[in-house]
Amino acid sequence: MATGANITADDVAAEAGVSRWTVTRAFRKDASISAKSRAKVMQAAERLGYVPDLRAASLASDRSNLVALLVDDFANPHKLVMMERLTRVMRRKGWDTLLVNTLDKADTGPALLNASQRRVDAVILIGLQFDDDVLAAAQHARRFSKLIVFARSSQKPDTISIAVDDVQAMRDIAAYVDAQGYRRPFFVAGPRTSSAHLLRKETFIDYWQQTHGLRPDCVNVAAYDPALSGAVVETALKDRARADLPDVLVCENDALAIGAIDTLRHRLGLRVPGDIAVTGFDDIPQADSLNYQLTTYRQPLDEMADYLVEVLDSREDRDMNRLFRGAIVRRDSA
Amino acid sequence: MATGANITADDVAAEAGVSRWTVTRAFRKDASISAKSRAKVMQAAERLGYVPDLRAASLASDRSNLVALLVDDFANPHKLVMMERLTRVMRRKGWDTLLVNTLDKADTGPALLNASQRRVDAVILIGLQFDDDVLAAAQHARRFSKLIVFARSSQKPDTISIAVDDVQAMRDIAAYVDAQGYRRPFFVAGPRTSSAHLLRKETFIDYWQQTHGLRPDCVNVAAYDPALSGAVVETALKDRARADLPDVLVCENDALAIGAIDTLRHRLGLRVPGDIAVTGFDDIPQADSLNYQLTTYRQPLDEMADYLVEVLDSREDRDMNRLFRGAIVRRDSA
DNA sequence: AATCCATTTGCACGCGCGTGCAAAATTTGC
DNA sequence: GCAAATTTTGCACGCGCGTGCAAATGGATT
Repeated sequence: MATGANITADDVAAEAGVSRWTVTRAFRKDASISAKSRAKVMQAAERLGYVPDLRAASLASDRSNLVALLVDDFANPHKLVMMERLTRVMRRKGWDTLLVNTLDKADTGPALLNASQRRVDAVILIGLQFDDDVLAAAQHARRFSKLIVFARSSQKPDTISIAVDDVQAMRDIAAYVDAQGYRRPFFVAGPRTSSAHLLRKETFIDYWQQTHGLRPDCVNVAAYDPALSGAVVETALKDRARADLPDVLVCENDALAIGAIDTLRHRLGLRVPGDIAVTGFDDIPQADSLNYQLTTYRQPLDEMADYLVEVLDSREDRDMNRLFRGAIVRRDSA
Repeated sequence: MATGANITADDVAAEAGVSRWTVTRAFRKDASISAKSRAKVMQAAERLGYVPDLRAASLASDRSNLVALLVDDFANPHKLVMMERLTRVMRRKGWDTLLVNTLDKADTGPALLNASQRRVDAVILIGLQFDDDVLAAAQHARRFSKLIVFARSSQKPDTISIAVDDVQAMRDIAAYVDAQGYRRPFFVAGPRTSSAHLLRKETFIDYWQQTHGLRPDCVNVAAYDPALSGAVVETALKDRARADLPDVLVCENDALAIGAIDTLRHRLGLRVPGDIAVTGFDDIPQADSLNYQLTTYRQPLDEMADYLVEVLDSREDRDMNRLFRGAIVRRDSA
């Protein structure tokens, strides 16, 4: 099954007639080694089925090239997209990914501990439950030098945030909604625990208040889960008279928007966008489906992932926060 | 930032006034150690911020408690569900997950190599591109003892398959469709490369041929991607006269089914289930949404994940293949 | 042919922890 | 209170590779 026992660099060295260090060099991209030595080594390695042991390498060099990805919010389809992009870019650049499912809110600490034990070089957070106090508590046993919050802005010190500019983005959306002539917006927000949602919600509300002098209705959903979102929206709207209904639901993200659309159509008997328009955020694959054609906002995920790798490679320690600018994706839903 | 420099077990031992080996024992569940020694050690560790180094432990013990999860098929929402279940169960049992995005078909070998370098204890395949020849070629540099194909049956030797019984499942579906009175089924299959789809498709076709003496129409989609599925279904059905249309689309999985439903409704102007019924497979979250209410088949994922952990823990080497039985989830779409 | 410079190769030591067994400490039985 | 049974503790060696520098090799120049 496994090729022989444990073939080490020493074995390959003997087979190739060179020293072990030459073997090591042959396996590094940027090492100074003659072409023919490398060829000899590679052939010997191939013959023996040698595979370098990254555990030992990491132990000796104190760099693991491993990154922990902490995820909690598996109900949001956007997570799948993010995971794909991140792992793709990172793997191309030589970074491996340790996927840690943060089971529940109290599990953030243990999850970070888990990552520490593997001596990852960095931890990337793409969930939502990471309130600042939980993080602070978890800093304790921290054995990695970089804590990166991806696709979510964070003001926490010792933390690098790579995200879209929520304020800018939400202003764009608000302006678009405004320009389309909608006048009775209704904001569907995510869990209160997450700090990003505050930014989006407040930005929208502020905009509307300044522009039209009134505060839009608002509702909170306990998770970025379409089903939950639908339930909350139904409760909020079902008893309203037709004239009291909003003319557009501005949703904090696509997961919420999709749940809302389903409820509007199938529970409340309304047409989208005929009776009520809907906007989202993220541009998940479903947003482009025939059924939803959701007007939403696309984050420049590729750029953000590229920058993430830059951060990983960098030796710097501060001021690496960065905000990106995305763009509205205009479809039929609003 | 990181707590001090590298605190090792030696440091903790000194602090606690015991030997390093007592420290080691304190951190293992099943070690023979007195309660008060453990308490002393734990307090010292806490004071110093000590976190055991799993790289070193793994190197010394030749067990990594790390499992590589190879995924390629990120367009299928079901993958998110599987990843959540697997990582949840595995983490609870002390197994960490290395997520490897198999970038494309030719990348299977390099991806396996990647896992080998981390000396994972096992590799779990939950993608679809793993044809037997690619796998065979990749066996070469194999440094892990277990290759597990999850949620897909495989006859390959040296491979452990944990999956639902496709034949049984598809017979159940066929019988259901039959019993509901549908008479002009149309099968929507996934990529030809995957071996599981053959089983489902052939089982359905065989059933229909034996029961009704005729071979249902059939179409292949190049990936488990709703958008692609929709396109293929549209091409296949758009020129048919109303009377020639099938009365039920039996889809190899939910991703295909959802794409099909969208196309039926929004391109072909048909009602689902009014004009054409649809069945899926997997019971992804969307299947339960108001919009789809998809009749589908649920795999017992939790049971399967539990068994997976059993396999990981086991020292056995053969005959660990296992088929599970799921159940039809009956909703409105058929 | 002698010299110099650039390139290539070799190596001692340490990274942090597990394994298996023997010695020491503690408990039990009477 | 003593011997035997049991639990608890200590340790030498090795897991496989990187680091940084010194020695050696090869090629180019005069």
